[in-house]
Amino acid sequence: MSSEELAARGQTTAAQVRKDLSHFGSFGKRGLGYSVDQLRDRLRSILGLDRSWRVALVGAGRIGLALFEYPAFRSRGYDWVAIFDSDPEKIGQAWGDQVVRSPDEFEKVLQDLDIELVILALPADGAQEMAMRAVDAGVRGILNFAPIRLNVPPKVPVEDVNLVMELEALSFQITQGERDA
Amino acid sequence: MSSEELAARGQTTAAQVRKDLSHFGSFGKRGLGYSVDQLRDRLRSILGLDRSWRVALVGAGRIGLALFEYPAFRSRGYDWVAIFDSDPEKIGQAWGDQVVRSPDEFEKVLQDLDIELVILALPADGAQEMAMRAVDAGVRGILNFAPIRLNVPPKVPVEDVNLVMELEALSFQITQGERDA
DNA sequence: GCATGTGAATAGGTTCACAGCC
DNA sequence: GGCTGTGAACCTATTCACATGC
Repeated sequence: MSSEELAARGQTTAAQVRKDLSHFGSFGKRGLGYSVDQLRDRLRSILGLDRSWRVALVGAGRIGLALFEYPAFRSRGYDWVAIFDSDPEKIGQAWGDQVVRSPDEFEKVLQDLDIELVILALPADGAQEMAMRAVDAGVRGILNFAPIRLNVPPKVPVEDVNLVMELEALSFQITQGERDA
Repeated sequence: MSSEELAARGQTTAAQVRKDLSHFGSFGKRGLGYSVDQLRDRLRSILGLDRSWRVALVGAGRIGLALFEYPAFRSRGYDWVAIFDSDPEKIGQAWGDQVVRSPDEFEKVLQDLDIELVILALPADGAQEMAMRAVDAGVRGILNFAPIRLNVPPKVPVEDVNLVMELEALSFQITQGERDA
């Protein structure tokens, strides 16, 4: 497959595809293009997708539930190995093969189960504390749904999903569009 | 408040704050800084947040439910005015003050209720069709949770939330970090 | 005196275009 | 002949630095 075709599929340009790939090495064959199989394998390895990841869910609310049951996570190698919630009503509940745990056990469980990723799906006021505790317990990355900017050391990557901001970005674009028209 | 202080809060630089704001006008006072109240109001207006938006939810699964019950949406002026799902079991169910509707009524309801934003929280295979139908019915913007790139006319902004990609971005950063170390 | 707003300088990222290899 | 990989050209965004106005 040529960079041209890859670009069409990825909503970008052929030159962009070639530059981006060249950043990680030389994958294609001149005159021929890229082998899809080879390219997939190389990219999976670069992206760290050729292995599974041990994930803890922090916050067993509705967003937590939706994530927990989201089949795409499991199928991509993200394995739930623990769930935490501070609500005494929820602690002890069974979620699939998991049981909701108390935050009291947080550090111990993270370490014992060798958890690498933490997904924070809890209200803003508890998020910073749990982020810090997760970092101190040795977690490698955080996916944050709480609408605050977490303060963590730079060695620990954080990805933010801010649902309100996504809607606000739409509102902005629509409002701007009206201005031009 | 000075651009310096705003920058510290927003994880950016003072020059960046001033440049960004200058793009929309001149809000500050030399020697003094910015009036927080004035700035908030002006920004809310620029971002289109000084009004409410009529939103339809497409897909009454677990992600849809989590969004529907997410209090921050309502409190920011995003009003749910319709819910759609193709599952006959779900059609007719009451969700708060709403009733889950059949996609058969989609266009009619969007138009009758003057719906401006659509949130797609359904599997990838139905998303493109519903996006097109929404656009044809006059929707102004789409928030898309389905893991596909929607093909819609450029006048209709789309924001994508791809949960798997967020996790993959973490995996990548962790894997890269290991390489440096 | 102090902090904005903005040209000028710099850095970063995208596109061009072509030599080199299949 | 066809398509990659990559310097060079270009364009956009960030940072600098200072004249301007409070």
